[in-house]
Amino acid sequence: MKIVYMGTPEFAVPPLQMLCDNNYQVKLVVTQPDKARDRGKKIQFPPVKEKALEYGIEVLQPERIKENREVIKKIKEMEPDLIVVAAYGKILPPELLEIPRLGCINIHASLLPKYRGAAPIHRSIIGGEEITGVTLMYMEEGLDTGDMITACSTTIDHKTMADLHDELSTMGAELLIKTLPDIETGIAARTKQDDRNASYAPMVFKKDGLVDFHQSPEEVERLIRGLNSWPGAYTLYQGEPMKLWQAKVLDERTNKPVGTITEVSAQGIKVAVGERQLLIERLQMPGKKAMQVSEYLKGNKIIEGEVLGG
RNA sequence: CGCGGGGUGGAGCAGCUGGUAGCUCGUUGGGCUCAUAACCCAAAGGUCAGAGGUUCAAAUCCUCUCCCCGCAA
Repeated sequence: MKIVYMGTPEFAVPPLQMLCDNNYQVKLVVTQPDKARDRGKKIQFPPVKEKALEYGIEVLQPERIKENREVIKKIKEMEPDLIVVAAYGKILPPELLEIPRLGCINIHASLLPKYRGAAPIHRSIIGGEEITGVTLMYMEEGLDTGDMITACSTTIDHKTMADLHDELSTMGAELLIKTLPDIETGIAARTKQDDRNASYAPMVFKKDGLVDFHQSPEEVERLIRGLNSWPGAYTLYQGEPMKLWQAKVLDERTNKPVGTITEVSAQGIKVAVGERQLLIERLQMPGKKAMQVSEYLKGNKIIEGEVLGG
């Protein structure tokens, strides 16, 4: 089976690797252009490109894919049986979707129809979901609205965004390999999404990490967990950004103004959140590495009574 | 050449107006105690990221390299 694979970030690496390792013929990998971002100015290859090069697969990195005659023509000429998409990062034009005889399938990191869109993992944690998962689906023009083939779920518990990302990424890869035979023979299921239960998971930006201590401790803790490891939840301590990497909800009430540091110890920093308190256990100050509060305190001071935020 | 912070005993930091290094925690040994993550005493542990240079003398000044991190994208 000839496959064209489209994906960009780390999440899309395991599925690609699994395809290759299971002897599927991945003829072409389409990914986002190299980004010159990062600190200095170093150009970085998207993770999927790295992996593709490792396997010696041809890589295409079009700036735009819509109305890109050249790319579409190229893919068409390859006559792929299937296009597999995982976090590619751009909407695919209809004419591309029509190319493969078996269609285009997408690996999405949520239990559709919930959390359609760019940041399903972040949003499902922040949203307080108890379970999430990956869904394998046929693609259509709408954003993550296509018919579902199969899905696999897992509990969120106290997992961080990073934990879930890795878990779902692997899960997606396995689900893909397991389901491909059925897709090939045409007996794969095709279930319509119930739009009434749909929700949207918009992209996450750095500024989304600013903590609002007026919320409940649970909500703040979820934000911290949902944005770990990117982009990280943060607040301000004495005017400096303080990233919060781990926290625990305490049931202790307080009438101190929201954001007030009520207690500092090796256990962590207690902060008034809502009408209760949150224990910040792991933090990071500018220029420093993330560390447990107990470690941070060995060489730095956190003053009780100071108010976080600003 | 985007802006900036930083690399000092196991960990987090101070020292950086030049004269071979200090604090907190940890570790090890001992003491105290019914007991302890508490307290007291003692000890071990550092080529001060690396390479050059300036100097009588550099962790401290200059140059280059490597690595970590925040911001901005």
